Amino acid sequence: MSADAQMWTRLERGMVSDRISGQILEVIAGERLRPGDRLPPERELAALLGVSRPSLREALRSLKAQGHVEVRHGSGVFVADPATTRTLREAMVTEEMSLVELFDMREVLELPAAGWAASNGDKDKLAAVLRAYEQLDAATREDPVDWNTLQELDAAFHMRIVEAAGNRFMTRTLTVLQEILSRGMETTLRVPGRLERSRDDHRRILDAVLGGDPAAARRAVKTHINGARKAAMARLHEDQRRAEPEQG
Amino acid sequence: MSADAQMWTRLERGMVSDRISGQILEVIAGERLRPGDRLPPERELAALLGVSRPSLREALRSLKAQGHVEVRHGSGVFVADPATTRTLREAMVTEEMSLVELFDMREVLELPAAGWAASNGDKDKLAAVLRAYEQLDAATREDPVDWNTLQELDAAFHMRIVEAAGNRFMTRTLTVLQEILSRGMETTLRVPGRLERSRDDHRRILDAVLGGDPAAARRAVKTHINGARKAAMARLHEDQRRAEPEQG
DNA sequence: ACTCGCCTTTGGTAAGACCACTTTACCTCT
DNA sequence: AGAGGTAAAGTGGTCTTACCAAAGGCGAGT
Repeated sequence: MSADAQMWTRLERGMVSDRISGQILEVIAGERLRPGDRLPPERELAALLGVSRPSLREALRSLKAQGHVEVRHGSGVFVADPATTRTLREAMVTEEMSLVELFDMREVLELPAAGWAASNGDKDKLAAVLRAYEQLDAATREDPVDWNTLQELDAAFHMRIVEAAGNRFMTRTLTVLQEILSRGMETTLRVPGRLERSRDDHRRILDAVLGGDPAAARRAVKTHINGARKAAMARLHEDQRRAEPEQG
Repeated sequence: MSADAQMWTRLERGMVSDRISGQILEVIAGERLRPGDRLPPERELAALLGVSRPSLREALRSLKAQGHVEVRHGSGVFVADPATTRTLREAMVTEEMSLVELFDMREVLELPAAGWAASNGDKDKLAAVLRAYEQLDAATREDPVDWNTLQELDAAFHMRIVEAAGNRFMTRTLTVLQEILSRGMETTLRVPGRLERSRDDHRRILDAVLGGDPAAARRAVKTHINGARKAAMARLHEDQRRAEPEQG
């Protein structure tokens, strides 16, 4: 074993501990370890990779500093929770978050965003909001409705408002949220009556934001999100009913 | 300990190698080492800090992963080019705007979070909130106040409340936000009078959350965040004044 | 004066031992 | 039978020692 290690050192010019970092990540991927799962003990892992424990520990330090793993004294080494890393597999979290939680967050975030946009939005940003609205509205009236495009334009309209709010952290957060929602489910605009309701909502939101009325903007957004929430729930229940009969 | 070193070493406690990371940065600051300068040899540094070489090397790995130092085989350890580190430092001192944005987001997020925790928090989560409070309160009354620990416990208390709110997206978002805030600036609890105000705020928040009063919880959190915001602004302006004369 | 090569310095790795914290299982006491 | 404490096993944390590998300096040879 010592000979093997020496050979590696000779062939690989770089530092072994750097190579190990990568190999540990490979182990995580290979074993399908999810955030929170425990890695093999240090001694075992060192033997598995054919390196000494100090070297392995240096690699673990590096991974820890990069937020990939979490080390708990007396307990073990764990794949870090993506809440703190977010470099590792973002997709996993998405499916675990319930629709209720996501819509709650939409409300928490988009209400103040609309309010800020109405009160502080600068001219250029508000112009972008208007353009987005016009595109969305036009797409709504197409005859064979393209649902994918519609969903994109819908999301774009909301994002333009958020951007007009002028808070970069808000923008970033809602971008992620929108992404999760759109990835997690199809558009809810197909729910009967939803398309028309949504169109009216968007109009009210636009007027309030461009008119510089924060309170009205918040009200309009709240109405809109609650409508979308109900539609999403309706679709979800429908899906579940369709899936139910297949249970033994 | 210099302000720079403190900024990096926060959150690191318990493990010797983490403590060492901070001490190494202290050495860099104390010796007025500039980017490109060489640190003392590993053996010497280990002896200086009273630790073994493996432990020292683990600390160096961590610093290397964070881009603070550069290690050259056979040559030495060097202070890294600040290309990667400068961004954080700038983000801290400049851009008052971003600080405003971050505190706005804290308010947007933590108010509903506290409300949800008060109305929906389950028993275990609320117990965790209480434990976090007790630790924080105890640390507040230590005689030689450990500011790093205090900030950690402060952040932990807030996070326990957020977790009690039971919204995973909220938890994740606030984790990131806390991280940015704590990395970007030192604790503001050192601002005169802030420590006592903060202690009272936390007590009110705790009572409201455990008492199941969402409205009171939101009010208490709002008061607290606005106090923290003012303290942060005060510190920021102070830093800028201090940094000004050193130009030239 | 230049060049080659050895020796010193400095980082890189290994092995083994022991310490400190966590968890679990078991045992005792109630 | 349940609750509590306690001991043991498992796992990370650290130290010591020794040796390997790369870089750089310095002297000997040309």
